[in-house]
Amino acid sequence: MQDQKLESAKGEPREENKMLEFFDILQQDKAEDATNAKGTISYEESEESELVSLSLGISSNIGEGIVDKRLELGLDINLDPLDEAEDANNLSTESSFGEGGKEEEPTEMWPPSKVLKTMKSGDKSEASQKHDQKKARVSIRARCDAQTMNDGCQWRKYGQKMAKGNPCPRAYYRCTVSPSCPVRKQVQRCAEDMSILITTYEGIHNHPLPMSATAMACTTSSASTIIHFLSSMLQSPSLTSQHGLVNSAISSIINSFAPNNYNPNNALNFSTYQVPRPPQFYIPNPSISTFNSHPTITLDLTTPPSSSNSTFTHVPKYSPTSLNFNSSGFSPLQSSISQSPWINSFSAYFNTGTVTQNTNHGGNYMLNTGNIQPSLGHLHQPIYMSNNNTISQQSFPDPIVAATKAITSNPKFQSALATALTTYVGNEGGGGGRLRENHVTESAELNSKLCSENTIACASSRNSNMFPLPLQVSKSASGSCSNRSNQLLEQWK
DNA sequence: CGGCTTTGACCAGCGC
DNA sequence: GCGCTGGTCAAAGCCG
Repeated sequence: MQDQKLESAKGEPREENKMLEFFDILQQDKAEDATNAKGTISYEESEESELVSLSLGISSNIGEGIVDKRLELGLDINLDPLDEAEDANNLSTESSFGEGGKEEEPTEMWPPSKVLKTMKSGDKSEASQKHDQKKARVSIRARCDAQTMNDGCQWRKYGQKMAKGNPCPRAYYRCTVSPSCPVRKQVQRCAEDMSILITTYEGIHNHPLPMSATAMACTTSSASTIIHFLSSMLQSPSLTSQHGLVNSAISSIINSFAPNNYNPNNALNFSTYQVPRPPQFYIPNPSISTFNSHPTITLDLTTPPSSSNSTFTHVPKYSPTSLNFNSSGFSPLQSSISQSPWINSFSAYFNTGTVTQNTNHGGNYMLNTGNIQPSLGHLHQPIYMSNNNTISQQSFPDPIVAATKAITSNPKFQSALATALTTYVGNEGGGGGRLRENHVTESAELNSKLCSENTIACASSRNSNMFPLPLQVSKSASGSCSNRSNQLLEQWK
């Protein structure tokens, strides 16, 4: 205690303690949830290659085309690290894994401008600062002729605006499954390709979802979790000011999300960006302010019709630093979105050898897993790194090397990062991930069964509930873990 | 009649 | 301070 007081006076050590405490609890949570652990994070510190592989996937059995149909990711992952406590409280009102959340159920999860105005009229309280922070978003690009994608939820349109640079209006929807549900979505057609529907989700459902809604929800949750965790890490003063190497590592990892490379063989397009600033995730000197805008992941479900069923079979097995985030089991999507063959085995792969940097969306980053889109043909020519890790057009960027060294030279960070990522990504639907010391990058092990037997389809807004299914509790066994982690993340700030 | 969409107005944030 | 833009509100109308 006394030490803590002394350290708190110093500031940064206190932050470091918080971080350590955070990871300690993560470890505890992970152990508690280990029985049903699906997420795997592994790293191997090879003497020769210093390889570090962080596998964010969830183990799965996709051999012989058999896909486990179990839902792996729930919806209790809070997208916004700054709204976690609030969301956790909301979840606690309808789920069993809340821990000491507030008892009163908020009547308005998405404070209207009036409320915000009221909040801001006073002191710049912590609460208002939280609301100043933007929630993480997940944007999904899919070819769809209908007004909107049927993601299983019920939506009510509450507005429509003409967006700059796009002749198509942007429609605003809110989830009506629960009156207090904070989830919003924006639907807009791509200006370059009108057949592409861009659906942006924001917020966390605070109610059980129809089974038909879990596919999209799982996708968005898992994707945004990446942003969530990394942004949280980067906002830690201890990381930004004290641990240069670790900081460099995180930045580099994030940069690896911000692709300079393009792998046309893999099929998912993860883009992490904040609008409208360019390279948000390239942060030579990470700072909190960098994350004030909406951090967004884009899932690009569009692929050229000529592409074959892109699965996770072409994942590079080894790379100096890799973050492997993948999932599978979206077979129903294939029938719903026939032009997205990759969905048959939904996967994403974050890897310094497979990422690309697109400059089309105002500097946002994309991890393209699909083939290069015709609509994106005018974009910055991606740099492709082959699967055998041969760098074809550019040498390894220094930040990646720095990241590798930082990670490999700092076991604590390895463990912490691995654990945290496991907790955030792999714990849903069965508990925390497990840390393995063996070299795990085989696709069969890496592929995660994320969601299946779920439907995402195009539908008119008038018939959004195209496939009405009985409500099923979107249960997450790791809720307590997430909540505790989120609470600690809160304390970081 | 209830639920939904439409649409103009309003507000806040941001850049200049 | 001003204008632009994104996001939301709320009244009016539509639809089953």
